[in-house]
Amino acid sequence: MARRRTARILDHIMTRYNAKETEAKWQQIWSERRVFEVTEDTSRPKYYVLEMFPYPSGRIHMGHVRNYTMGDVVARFKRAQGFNVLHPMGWDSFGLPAENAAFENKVHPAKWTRENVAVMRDQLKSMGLSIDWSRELSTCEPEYYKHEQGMFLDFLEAGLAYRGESWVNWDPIENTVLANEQVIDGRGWRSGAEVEKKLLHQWFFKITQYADELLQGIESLERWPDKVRLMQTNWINRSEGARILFDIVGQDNRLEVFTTRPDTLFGASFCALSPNHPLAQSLAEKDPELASFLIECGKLGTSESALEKAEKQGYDTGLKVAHPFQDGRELPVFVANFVLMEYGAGAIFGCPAHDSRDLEFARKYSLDVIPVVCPPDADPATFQIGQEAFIDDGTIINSAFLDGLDVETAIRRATERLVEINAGEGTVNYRLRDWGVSRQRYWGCPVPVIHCESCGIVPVPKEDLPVTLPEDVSFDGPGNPLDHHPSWKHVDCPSCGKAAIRETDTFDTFIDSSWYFMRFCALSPDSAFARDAVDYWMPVDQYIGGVEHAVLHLLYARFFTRALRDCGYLDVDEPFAGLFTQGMVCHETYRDEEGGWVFPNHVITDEKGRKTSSETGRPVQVGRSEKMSKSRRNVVDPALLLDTYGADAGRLFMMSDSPPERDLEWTESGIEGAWRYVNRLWRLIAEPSAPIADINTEHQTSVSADGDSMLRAVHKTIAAVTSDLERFRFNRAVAHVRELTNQLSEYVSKGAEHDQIRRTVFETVVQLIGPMMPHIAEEFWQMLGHDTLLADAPWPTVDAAYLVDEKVTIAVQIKGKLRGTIEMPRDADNKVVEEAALALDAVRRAMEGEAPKRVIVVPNKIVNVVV
RNA sequence: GCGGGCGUGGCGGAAUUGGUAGACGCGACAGACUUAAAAUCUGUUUCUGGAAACGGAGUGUGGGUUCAAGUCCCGCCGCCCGCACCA
Repeated sequence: MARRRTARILDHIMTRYNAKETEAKWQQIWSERRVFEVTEDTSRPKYYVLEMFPYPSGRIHMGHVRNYTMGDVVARFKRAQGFNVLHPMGWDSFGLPAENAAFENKVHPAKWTRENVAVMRDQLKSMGLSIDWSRELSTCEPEYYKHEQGMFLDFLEAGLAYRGESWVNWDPIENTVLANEQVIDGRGWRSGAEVEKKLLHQWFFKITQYADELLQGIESLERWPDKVRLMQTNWINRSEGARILFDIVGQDNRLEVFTTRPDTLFGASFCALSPNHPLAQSLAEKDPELASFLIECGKLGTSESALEKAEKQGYDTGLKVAHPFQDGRELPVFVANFVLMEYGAGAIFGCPAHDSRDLEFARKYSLDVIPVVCPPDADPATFQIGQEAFIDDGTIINSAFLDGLDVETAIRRATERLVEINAGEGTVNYRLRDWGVSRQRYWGCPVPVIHCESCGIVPVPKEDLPVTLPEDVSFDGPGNPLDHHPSWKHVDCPSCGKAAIRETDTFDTFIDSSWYFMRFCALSPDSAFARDAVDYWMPVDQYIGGVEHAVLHLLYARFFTRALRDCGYLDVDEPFAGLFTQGMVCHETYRDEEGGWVFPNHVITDEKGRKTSSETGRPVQVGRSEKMSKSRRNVVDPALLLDTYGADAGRLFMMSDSPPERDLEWTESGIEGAWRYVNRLWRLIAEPSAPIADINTEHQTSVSADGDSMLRAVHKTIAAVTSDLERFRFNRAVAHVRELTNQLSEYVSKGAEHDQIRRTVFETVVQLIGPMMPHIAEEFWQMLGHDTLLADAPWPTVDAAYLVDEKVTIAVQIKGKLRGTIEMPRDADNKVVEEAALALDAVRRAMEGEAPKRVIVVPNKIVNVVV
């Protein structure tokens, strides 16, 4: 008895697949045989798959697992389809978190970063990704960023980089610039100090010079999500309008405003300046009340959303400007908190009747609301503005020479008149601003320039690159450690030799990520990249990453590629031919009675479904599922997943269920389901209950009906999975393979005469699931007698003869309601189908003897009877 | 505020793009195996009336177009994301 039980348990253990062992085995074989290392091979079509490289924050998170699994599925699939696939990996390793870690844990950013990279590299390797690790790069290493400094010098020479000024959020206690996200309710996140706006000298890239090209390029990006293309279009936001110059009453000065609606100029009732406008600033010097108003405005921060959500506030400067079209009419000049300095001229004219913000402002300060555009269905004599501004097209009224025109014509006519009277001109304005690249931080690429009192700004000579970061820095004090360093910034001027100061700003890390994909093409030591390698691999055929990068990173990289092109580095316009943006990974949230967040792996569920915390023993409430985040503690560590279930099961779950562009709900039962499938396949294939034909057996010429329907299922599945993978429908691809597995389960024990088909089905299942679960698939491939790698095997081909069935099921409806189905030969005559449908019992019953009014027959699909 | 997206069983989601709503998975229930449990296997599972046969309703909501609407059009409701120094 006892022995039998032991035997059974042993037997059971044997049938559980040992993922850890198998995965390590194949990872080692792939690595030893350098399977995924590639060279430029012009005899084969190339395919460049790239996932957005990670910031080395410490350990990989589920978002990484999802992102890199998707990329790997594509890479392996394309590889099987015969492409020469480049699939590299690197580290976006400069950035603020390393400095925060330095501040909090007293670790040097370099040490912290490099240790994180080492951990995460191991973690990614244990996922079994088909990456060419010989091309690994890390942006914080001088051999990477020295080329970036070279590019900057070339940009400087080409006039694409310049020194300018911009407003920033300034924390007066930390002496540092704050990101918008670090400003919480107008205060610095760490110091709690009220944030000020400050005008800083900064380095800029002239992205606006490429505004039109970037805009037009969007049209060519056919394999980008429409959503992202729209977001970029809106970001650039090209708008045609007019520059208007208002004479300031009693001064020799003019006030420039930008407007898209010069047609509404007769409806103007005020002008408004941005609080950051130079005129507002100079007026404030003599007007303390205005000065304090400007400071109030400064507390709003620099983000557009904050400005537009805030209640409209203004300050009447007492200045008046003359209306350009109406002699003697004067408009008051306000400073208003909703006017952006960065957009247009930093000043507007307000037409309350036809702009909702202007209307809110006018109501508050009792300014005139003069309608000048009359809606098509309103009476011009009585039309008044109520709660809402009228912003649509209509007929111009109350506007002298513009009366009776439509909006479009009136805009043109008004602009012409402005030119005639020398008070303005038509102009194109972009919302897109030049890219400010200076950061007052330590952990970034140093800007390679020197400030000399006699020579001004002097570029560091190229032969002196890289300008490296000093290692001995302290993060205790406020401000930029580079600035505080005792010796680093003091250098001799390369031009005149006198004592000079290094630039202590470092680059925005978006620069690092604007060209890493070119560096992957060839890690040449002497140049940023080998030209012929870039010519071969670029553009990236499939780029995959989070939608949060839809605008900034992707727009900057598109700009940077063009800037490099114009500096003679390469001959590419668009860096990313195809883009896929994946959704986030979410998880339920848990809180105890006191509102404290509880980690999912600390939640215990008893048999009655009650949940308690394993740490405190207190009951836990289940909250809604949200994006995994450390602050809510609703995270599951991928390390645990890889350790418990292995990479294959984890990868499979990542690809199942949720469509890749949508958020994925991480559940324990979901990953268990994937693990069950792994074991089910193992039992089916590794321990088949009936024989499988030898690998060299000829294909059978005649097969039974069972075999025929099995083969039909096989080929339909190949066709479906292939098209699903092409279109990023991973969840459907998985469903199709599982469906085939279900059919296989029924078929698997059929007699020995089925051994040939059994081999075909097994091999197909293994090949189709291979991109998702590469390790176990490779193991099966070997078991099935192959002495070559599945990773090198071609994708299975479809025999079209099996795709078309000779019988079809046709739905029969009465007035659109399903009453039954009929089996008919494919492409049967409509008359025959109609008769068969009307002969159906359910149809006759429903018709109650009446004759059909009309019968619609859609071949091979549906019959709809209208009564 | 501006811009964008989403809404289908108890849950994640499918639906050949206007043609049988609910594939596949999770969960639940029942059965087989087991002393028992786990694992595995076999069923059932949109709701609702009915013993069944067979009906009725149903894709956030209200209208519309059509022989036919989850899918197209118009209006609401709800949720989510982005907005320039987080990467």
